[in-house]
Amino acid sequence: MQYYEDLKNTKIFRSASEFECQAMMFCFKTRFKNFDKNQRIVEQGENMEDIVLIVKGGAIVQHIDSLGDISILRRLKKGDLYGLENAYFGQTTFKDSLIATEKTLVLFMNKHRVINPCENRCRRHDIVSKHLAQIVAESNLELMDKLTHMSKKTIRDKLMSYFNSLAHKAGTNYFEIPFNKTELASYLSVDRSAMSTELTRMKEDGLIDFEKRQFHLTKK
Amino acid sequence: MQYYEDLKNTKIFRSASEFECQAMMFCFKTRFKNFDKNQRIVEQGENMEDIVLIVKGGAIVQHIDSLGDISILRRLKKGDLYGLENAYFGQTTFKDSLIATEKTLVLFMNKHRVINPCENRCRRHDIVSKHLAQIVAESNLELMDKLTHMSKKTIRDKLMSYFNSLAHKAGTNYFEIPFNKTELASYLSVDRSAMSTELTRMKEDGLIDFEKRQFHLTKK
DNA sequence: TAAAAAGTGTTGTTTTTACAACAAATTTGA
DNA sequence: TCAAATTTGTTGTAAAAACAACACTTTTTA
Repeated sequence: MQYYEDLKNTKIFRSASEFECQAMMFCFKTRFKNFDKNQRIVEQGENMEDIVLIVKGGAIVQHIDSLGDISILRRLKKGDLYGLENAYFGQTTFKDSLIATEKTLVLFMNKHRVINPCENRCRRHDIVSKHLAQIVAESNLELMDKLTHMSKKTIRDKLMSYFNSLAHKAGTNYFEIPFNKTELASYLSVDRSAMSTELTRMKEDGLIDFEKRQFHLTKK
Repeated sequence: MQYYEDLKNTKIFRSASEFECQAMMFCFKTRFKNFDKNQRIVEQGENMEDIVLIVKGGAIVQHIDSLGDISILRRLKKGDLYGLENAYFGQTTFKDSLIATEKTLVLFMNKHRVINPCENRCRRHDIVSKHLAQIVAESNLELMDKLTHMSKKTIRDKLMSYFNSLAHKAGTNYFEIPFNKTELASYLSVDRSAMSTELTRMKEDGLIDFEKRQFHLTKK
């Protein structure tokens, strides 16, 4: 089966056999699609019968609010799912745009088929249901994490909160941020130039060191 | 069965029969406990074998960060659950404190029993599992909502984003905020006095009207 | 590979927010 | 019910962030 190696490493299909995967592909009415860098995978406001699984590559989640301000909400990487929460609440449109940040392979899956118990009784569907709850719970923790960063008063504190979180995940003080600086500023909702200035100051103060996307927490 | 009327209106036990509720009380190793206003239901850092269900009354979720800053993360009302996300990820301590805002009845439930399929095969447990995914998904939407407010640049925009959300939920331009003003400032991570000034200005500008916790969006 | 586009760092200015201090109003609880 | 505690609104000041403009670097792509 094509892409099985990739699929079995996603959270939703984790540890499913090739046969089971195959069955679910059918059950979820899936379709694969390739996207180039900077191509838009889905468009904010678009009708949504599917949820999105990033099989290979990556994307950013971007939102434009009523004032026309664009902000980057999060980053999707290999194995991540988008659209699940809304599926649970009968939302019929995508709230955000997804934009590929590199060559990306996407799997679209029918949201109803995924979240509802299967009439076909395909093996594994029950395990998927359990995975779904975990995926949503994990997304919850990530959102709370982001709220923690954003609730800090100063740009410096926001950055440190975010970097500490990344360092913690990486298990080391050396880590790579999943954004370029412009995107990082948008993600944290701060002015890019002010952030740039602050990063320089933090380097001078010996708190951090960085080069491109590589960062290093130098103090503990 | 005691409190059945309250329980069947919670998200987790929605539409369960009295008999089924009874069975789950046993299955989840539950215990009820009453709290007075301002009493602490759980303490940040405390060990957690249970998740918390607010059966009657209400509470605020409060967090103290490493710098000693206290912030209010959200409000729990009748029927709300706390601790589920962490339960899914084997977290063993409460990340926040819960403080009753009035006389409150709480149901503690063993987290392992709740999230894992039941050995007793008690009826309903499977339905609860489905509810759990929905509850977490809903909490997700709320967190995203809060992030939307907090990502606004000015205090005024943060407030308007929050008020619009409340008005939308209420289905009318008249609504009540679930916090006092001090708590609201904390919830939105802004300075209380600056927020107070801004609220006055917004009233002068004819955007809103308010009295105590009652608010009214006067422009559309 | 050269031109165009995108990303980054810096500076000065303006706007907004945080902070601190205090008086008035409201709520609490003994 | 009355004193104490908490909440709220106001003001002036200091600090921080947003904004705008620009030069320089890196990346993209035709």
